[in-house]
Parts: sequence; C-alpha cells; structure tokens
Amino acid sequence: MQIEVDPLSAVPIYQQIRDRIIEAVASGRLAPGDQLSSVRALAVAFGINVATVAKAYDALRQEGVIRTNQKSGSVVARGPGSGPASAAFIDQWMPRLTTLLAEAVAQGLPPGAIIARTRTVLDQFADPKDSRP
Amino acid sequence: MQIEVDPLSAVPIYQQIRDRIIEAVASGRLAPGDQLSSVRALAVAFGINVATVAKAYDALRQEGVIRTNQKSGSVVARGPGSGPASAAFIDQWMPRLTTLLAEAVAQGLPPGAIIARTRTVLDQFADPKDSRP
Amino acid sequence: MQIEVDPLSAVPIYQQIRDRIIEAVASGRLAPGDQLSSVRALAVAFGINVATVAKAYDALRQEGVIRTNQKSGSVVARGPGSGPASAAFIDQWMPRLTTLLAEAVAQGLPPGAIIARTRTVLDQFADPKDSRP
Amino acid sequence: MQIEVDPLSAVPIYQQIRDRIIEAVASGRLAPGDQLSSVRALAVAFGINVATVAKAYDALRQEGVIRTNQKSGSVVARGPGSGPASAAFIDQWMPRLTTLLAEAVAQGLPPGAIIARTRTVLDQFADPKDSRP
DNA sequence: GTGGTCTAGACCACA
DNA sequence: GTGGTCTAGACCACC
Repeated sequence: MQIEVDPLSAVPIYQQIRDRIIEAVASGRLAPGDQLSSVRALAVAFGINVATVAKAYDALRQEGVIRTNQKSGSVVARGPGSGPASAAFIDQWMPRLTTLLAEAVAQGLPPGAIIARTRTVLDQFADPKDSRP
Repeated sequence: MQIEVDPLSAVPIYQQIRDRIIEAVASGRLAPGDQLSSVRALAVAFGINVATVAKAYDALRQEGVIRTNQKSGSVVARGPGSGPASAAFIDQWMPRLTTLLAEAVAQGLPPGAIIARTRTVLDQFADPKDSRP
Repeated sequence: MQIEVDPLSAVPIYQQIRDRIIEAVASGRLAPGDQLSSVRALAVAFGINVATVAKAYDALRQEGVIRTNQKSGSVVARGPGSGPASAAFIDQWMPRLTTLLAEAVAQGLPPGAIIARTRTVLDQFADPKDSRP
Repeated sequence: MQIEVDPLSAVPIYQQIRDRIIEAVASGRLAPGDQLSSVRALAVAFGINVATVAKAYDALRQEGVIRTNQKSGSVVARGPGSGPASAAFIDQWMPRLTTLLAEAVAQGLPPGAIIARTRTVLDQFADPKDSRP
C-alpha cells in the first residue's frame, strides 16, 4: 500500500488517507480480506500522529469499507461488486456529483469530454482481479 | 437568481453560495454577461453576513467564473462553451473526480449506473439557451 | 442539559455523553431544533478534554441525531417520531437487544417482569411535548 | 453446544462467547446442571487462545451463571426460573436497557414496535424444557 | 464565539 | 503485537 499524504494540503490528512484507501479499494489494489497497515505503522511511515490515522480508519469503518478487530487489525470488508450501494449513500453522493460536474461545465469542459474522462477513471477501477498479482 | 442556503448544513455557507452559483452557470440559468446580485443584496436576502457572501464571490472570482468591477458590480464571466477549460483547472479537478467515483465504486455502485447518473446530471446542464426566459 | 459522567466507569467517557444525550432526546428533554452545549462548555463543565466531547458529538452526528455547523454549534436533528428508523439501524440494534434480554432471563427475571420494565422505560420516553415547559 | 464466533467482529471474542452462552442459557438450550465444554476443548474448536475462553468463563462465573470446580469442570448454575434476579443485577441492567431503548426511540422506532420486538425475542427464550432433546 | 484538526505522549484492553 | 481512549495544548476555518 504505497500512498502519499500532503501535510500542506487544505484537505485534512486523515481524509487524504481515507481517500487513498477508498481509491485503492475501488481499483482492486486492495481487495476484500486484505490486511491494512496498522495505525502505528502508517503513522510512523507518514510522520504523523497515530490518532490521525485512527481517525481515517474510523471513517472507513463507518462507511463499511473496512472491519477492525483488536487482534488482527483492520481488513478490507467490501469492494467493487460486494453488494449494492445503499440508498443513503446515493442520497449524499448525488449532490456532490452534481456540484463537481457543474464546476467542469462552468469552466467550459464539454459534456462529451466529461463523460470520456469519467469512463477513463472508471476503466482504471474495472477488472479488479486483473490488476492483482 | 433564486438560490437557497441551509444554515444548518455542515457545508460552509459561503461554499453553498459558490456551489449554487456554479450550478446556475452550468445549467445556463446564469449566462456570461449576466449581472449578479450585489453582495449586500444577497446578504440581506439570506439574512447572513456580508463578509460571507463576499467570500463566496471571492472564490468565484479566483476561479474565473465571475468578474467584478467597482461600478457595475459582478457579472458572469464564463459559462458552458465559453472557451476551453484551463489545464490548471483540469489538474485539480481530475483527482477530485477520481475520489468521488472511487467512493461510489467502493460502495458497490456499478460503473454503468455511475455513467448513467453522470449523463442525467449533464443533461440538466445542456441546452443553456433553451432554459432561459 | 444536566448530565453526569463517571470517569472511572468502564464505559468510555465519550460514549457516556453520547448515551445521556440520546436518552435526553428520546425522553423529549431535548427536542429537534434545541441547541446543545458547545464542546468547550461541556468539556470544562465535566473537567474533561475538548476532543473527548467532540468525539461524542461526532458519533451523534453520524447517527443523525444532531447537526453541527460552525457558526451556531450543534442542534438536535431528530427525535421520537421524526421519520422511521432505518433498516440498517434495526439490523445492528436487534442482536444487542437479544443479548441484553438474554442476560435478564438467564438471571431469573421473568418475561412478564421484563416486559413491564420495558414499558416503564418507554413510558418515560412518551409524550415528549408534555415534559417540556 | 454449537456456538459461533466471528473473529472479524469488533466485539471481543471472549465477550462473544459469553454472550452466546448466556443466550443458550436463556433459551434453555443449556439448563442448570448442564456440563459446559472444557476451556481447552472450546479453544481448540474455535482455533483461539485458551486464555480467551478462560476469560469468558471467568465473566460468566462472576455473573453467577456458571460454577466451576477443579474436578468436574464448569456447569450451568442459573437459568430461567432458578430463583429471583438479584437487586445488584437489576441495578446495573436497567440503565443499559434504558440506553438501548432510548437509541431505538431516538431513531424513530415507535414504542409499540419496540414492545413487539421485545416480545418476539422473549418468546424465543420461553418454554425452555420444550426446546430440549 | 463556534467546531475541526493535529501533535506528543500516556494508559488500557484484547489476544 | 493490535486498536481504543484520553489529556493538554496548539492552530485554523467559519461567521
């Protein structure tokens, strides 16, 4: 799991960690059952505080992406195709999609180009098994 | 320009204003050249602080969406089709798109459904001229 | 909001706070729209750390019980009767109910007595408007 | 005694064991006088540490649910109808019931539905003799 | 004023 | 070894 965080970013560190792990799960680089680094290991790797990593894992746990137990640490709990998305998730996701797409449209990106880029991103996420050794 | 802000939302009010205006521009309800309400008028309309509205306009100005001058106030500067999006915009927009799509994929939304929803949102933005009075 | 925490309890302080607020909401002592103490105010009142209170509020926010914004702090967002309970909530609630009831049965509390006590507790929660000034 | 533990659960394994045994006692699948598996046997069956099972038995012993002696191992000491519940038990049980019910009420579960679900659970526990081979 | 984030370091529970 | 909790105190964003 080679992820990077930018301590100077306006995005909180704990959320950067959360985002990178979500992306790894979506792309299949992390598959259900895979072990995550321990909070302490990640903290020293990034030179940040344990509590910050713990907060990131906390968020992932509440989203149902990972499961944690005290003995074995955290493992990935869901991935592409492991059950349908909940209505509650979609309800909070759609407005964010709308705003993000509006930004691109307002900046002059043609709808066709937006769709094309969306497809490109999704293609990186597809076929999770193929990207694993 | 009938926009709404939710004072109870976790999203900062200034950003809600920014988002709603961007969406209005994307959908064509606001077109390049259109006049925006004055900072003062908006603040009164929403019962919020003038500085909050000013901060929203500031953000829009930095993004190149509006242009302000002392005499005539703020006008919309960009819109769908008003020149190509800048590379700088795309550079900071793509990672955000990636993260947002990754969330949906990780939660089990199939790529086909994501594309479909993207199209639906973009369709609301299309035909800007038709949606104008 | 007169609540107490026991720093010596095995129950984490942040969860005690969460529990007491949930109980206040269920009983109607806190109704939707009511303002909660600020995290700092609660922290000094209890002689505990701000982060601990913040964690309690965080949990309540994720459960949809409160809403927080930066200007006005936290307010109660739901209460008895404000929308049906989600299936996800019930799924994680039922096993906890089963275990708790099993304890009582195993200790010799007759089912009739358990039902009676359940009713008594629920009666304290009913008629939220009546218990308000 | 066919009980299951989920090593990935956030609930500590020793407590899962304790909970399942309590539920077995409440439902009559284990009756006063019944012999429990030895600590060693259970540990092997679950592939877990002996100390973990011992901790579960410890908890049950402190609650008065089982009794252990050197020669004959552990036997069930209490069950439905085996004498009245102690006041001490009720004192620590009621607040937990209150919190659990408050959660459901605050989430919008109507009192009637809560009572109904409580009855359903208790019915599974009733008629202990009938459920024995 | 409000909440959010982060650090450094401590102690405890689980297995 | 793992994660969870908590403290004391700092800085930042919002309004």
